[in-house]
Amino acid sequence: MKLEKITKAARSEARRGYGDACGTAHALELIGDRWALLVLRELLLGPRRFSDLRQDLPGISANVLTQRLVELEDRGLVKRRRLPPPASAQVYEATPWGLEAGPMIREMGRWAARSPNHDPSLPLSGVSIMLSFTAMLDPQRARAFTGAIAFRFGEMVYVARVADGAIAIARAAEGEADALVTAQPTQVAAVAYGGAPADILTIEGDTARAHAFLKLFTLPEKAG
Amino acid sequence: MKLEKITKAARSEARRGYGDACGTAHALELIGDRWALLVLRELLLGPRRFSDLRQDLPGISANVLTQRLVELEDRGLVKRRRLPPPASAQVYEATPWGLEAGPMIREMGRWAARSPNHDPSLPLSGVSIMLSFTAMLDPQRARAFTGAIAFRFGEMVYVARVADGAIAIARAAEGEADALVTAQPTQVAAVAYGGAPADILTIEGDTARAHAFLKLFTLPEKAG
DNA sequence: CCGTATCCAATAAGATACTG
DNA sequence: CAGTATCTTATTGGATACGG
Repeated sequence: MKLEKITKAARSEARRGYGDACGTAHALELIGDRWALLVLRELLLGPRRFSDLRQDLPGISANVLTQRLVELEDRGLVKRRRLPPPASAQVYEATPWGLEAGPMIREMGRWAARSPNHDPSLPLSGVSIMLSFTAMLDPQRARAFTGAIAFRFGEMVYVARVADGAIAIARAAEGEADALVTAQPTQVAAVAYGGAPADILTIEGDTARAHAFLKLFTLPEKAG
Repeated sequence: MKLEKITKAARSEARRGYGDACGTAHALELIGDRWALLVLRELLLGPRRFSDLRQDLPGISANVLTQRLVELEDRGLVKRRRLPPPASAQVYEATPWGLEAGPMIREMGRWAARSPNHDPSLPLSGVSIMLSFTAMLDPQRARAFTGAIAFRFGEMVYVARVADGAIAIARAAEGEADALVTAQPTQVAAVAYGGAPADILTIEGDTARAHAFLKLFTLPEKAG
């Protein structure tokens, strides 16, 4: 009975790994499980609660999310933290090394956006659209823009700051930006990438600057 | 009966995809299946035959390799080509878009190399070690080096050319380089990354230059 | 509300043997 | 050599029920 378990575990280990010293293969062992990388993506802009994650990863089931969080914690990519009272809630946050997956995740998104089969009409999380800004910024146009635009998605507010042709995204309190956009992430994507008119968004503050910001991005050409 | 099939297919579709417009999620749909990205990696330096791939992906089974190649072809990342007679062999090659996955693959490798659990003593393919050179080049030291070093792994020969602080890898015929290193990929890794003495390698030609080349690389610091 | 644990049906992966 | 076919095992996701 015990032997059986050991055998099974050993075989399972063998199956999970690739037996390949290549760093890319090891990356797949770290974040190659289904959903794992998307969970990490959701943590790139700051800690989230279990139910936030569940909501922003459409279709993940509670048990799989639990399992992925445990595995990511074991691998040193995520840390579980209990907020001090009275919040008394538990959050998951990326470790410093977990945060360093950002460039890789961005590179993956940029590459896949060229896919002929990419469907941009699917739902999108707030983190996703904010990260996509860093991947799709047109450096030419960005150099002619300076400002900070806030986006509110439900309770979460993010600020995108553009200066000197570069963009930085952070979670933030309201009011630190030139304008505040309140909308669904998909609507923001429709405007920034799909050519939809910006007036489908609710914008407070410097509306003109927000409109200009939303023109700084371009999707790469389709491949094939 | 028909309805049942449709339902099954639909559910299968739903399971395969993430229902997420994020480019990263789409990347996982393209290359997130087990082995898929490693198959593509093996094609980054030129076309390979089925049995080459099987040999360099230790542990992949024939049916899974077949399936991955079909899927990668369906997705536009790989093309199957029949060599003209008298070779009369079939090869798989990456499409232009497939080749563009190179930076992403390199970024993944560089990130994962910081893992405390990365085991560099595992076997390594020729393509992997050559690609690792592009990921781990120390730009400082590279600026002080110019030259082309060839590596022979079995029948396959690759050349790494360093000039102006940059490195380029290509498959090549012998004799186009300053030196030729003949070894197992793992031995080359032991020298370049593990501090092993270079005299465990068979080197013909400009030995001093080959030794200098093998000192141009550094693994990133471990995380955690 | 925030998770965790368990059970079940469906798939995907792996091992092996086999064919053109 | 280049794959198929078949069988077994592992993983996945969904439902449900349960504890803090």
